[in-house]
Amino acid sequence: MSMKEALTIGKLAKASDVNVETIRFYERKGILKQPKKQGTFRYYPEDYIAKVQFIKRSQELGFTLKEARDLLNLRIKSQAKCTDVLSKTEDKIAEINQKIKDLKNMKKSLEGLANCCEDTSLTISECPILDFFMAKRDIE
Amino acid sequence: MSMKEALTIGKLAKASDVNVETIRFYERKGILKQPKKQGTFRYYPEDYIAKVQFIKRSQELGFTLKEARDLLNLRIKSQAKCTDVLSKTEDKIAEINQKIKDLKNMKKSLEGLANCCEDTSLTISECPILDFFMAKRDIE
DNA sequence: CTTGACTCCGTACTATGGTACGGGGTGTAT
DNA sequence: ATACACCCCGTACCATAGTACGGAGTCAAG
Repeated sequence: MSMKEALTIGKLAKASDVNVETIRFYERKGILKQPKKQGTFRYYPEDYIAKVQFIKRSQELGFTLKEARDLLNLRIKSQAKCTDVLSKTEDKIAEINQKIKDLKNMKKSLEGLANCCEDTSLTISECPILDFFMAKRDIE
Repeated sequence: MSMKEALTIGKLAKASDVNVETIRFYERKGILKQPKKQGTFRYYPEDYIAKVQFIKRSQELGFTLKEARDLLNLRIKSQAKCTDVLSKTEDKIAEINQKIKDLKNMKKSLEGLANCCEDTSLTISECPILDFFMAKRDIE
C-alpha cells in the first residue's frame, strides 16, 4: 500500500508550513497532543493541520502559545461556553488598544523631536533632541 | 563626608525602579555604559536615572533593548549631525506606524471574532469564534 | 535486500530579557 | 574597630519560542 497519504510529522509540518522540530516542540510543551503511534512513528489525524494553523493564526493575533493552547482546549472541552472564548478575545483587544495608545504617544514624542531639530547643521551636542529625551546635563 | 548622595547601583536601581541585577545586565549587554569606578564600586552620574527610565519607557512601547540602546546612543556620539538623529527618529516613526497598522489589523480580526459570537449560551462545540480560527473538521 | 529518505530521541544551542545566588570585598556609621 | 548594609563578579537559572544536531532506527520502493 502506498503510504503517500499517511500524515507523518514531516508531511504535517509541510502542510501547515512549520518546521518539524516545531511540531515536536509543541508536543513537548503540551501545546499539541502527541497522537497515538503506530509502531515508532507519529501518524496524525488530518485535523492536526488545522490545529497547527490555528496555533499559528493565534500567534499572529497576538496570543502566546499557552493562550493558543487554552483556546484549542476550549474547543475540545465542549463543556465550556462561548463566553469563555469571548472574554479571552476581549482581553486581547484591550491589550492591543493599550499598545496602540502607547505607540501613538511615542510617535508623538518622536515627531516632536524631529520637528525641534530643523537646523540640520547642528552637531549632536547642540541638538535639541537631547533635552527632549533626558534632563539637561553634561553629556558623558 | 556623607555619602548619602552618591549614586551607587542600588540607589540608581531604586530611583529608576528596576532591579540592581537589571542594571548590571544592561551593562553586560552594552545597553548602558558602565561608569568609571572610584575604587571597586560603580558611581553613576545623575543622568543615568533618566537613561534607565528612558529604556523602560522604550520597552513599554514595544522597543527592544537594542533599539532602546540605539535611541540612547543617538545623543551620545557628538560627531553625529542632527540629520543622523533625525533620520533615525524618522525610521522609528515609520516602524511605529507599521506596528500600529499591524495592531489595528489584529484588532479588527479579533473584533470580527467577538462579534460573530453573540449568542453566549452556545457551547464551545457551536462557537463561531473557533470556526473562524479553524477550518471545520472532526474534533478529535 | 539494499538504499535513501524519513523519523526517532535527547541534548544543546539561539535570542530576548531578565532574576537569583553565593562567596567575598568595601564603605561608613556608631 | 566592628557590625551591617551594600557592592563586587561569575555563574546558573527562569520563561518564551523555537532551531540544530547526531546517532540510531524504520519504512517503502526499486
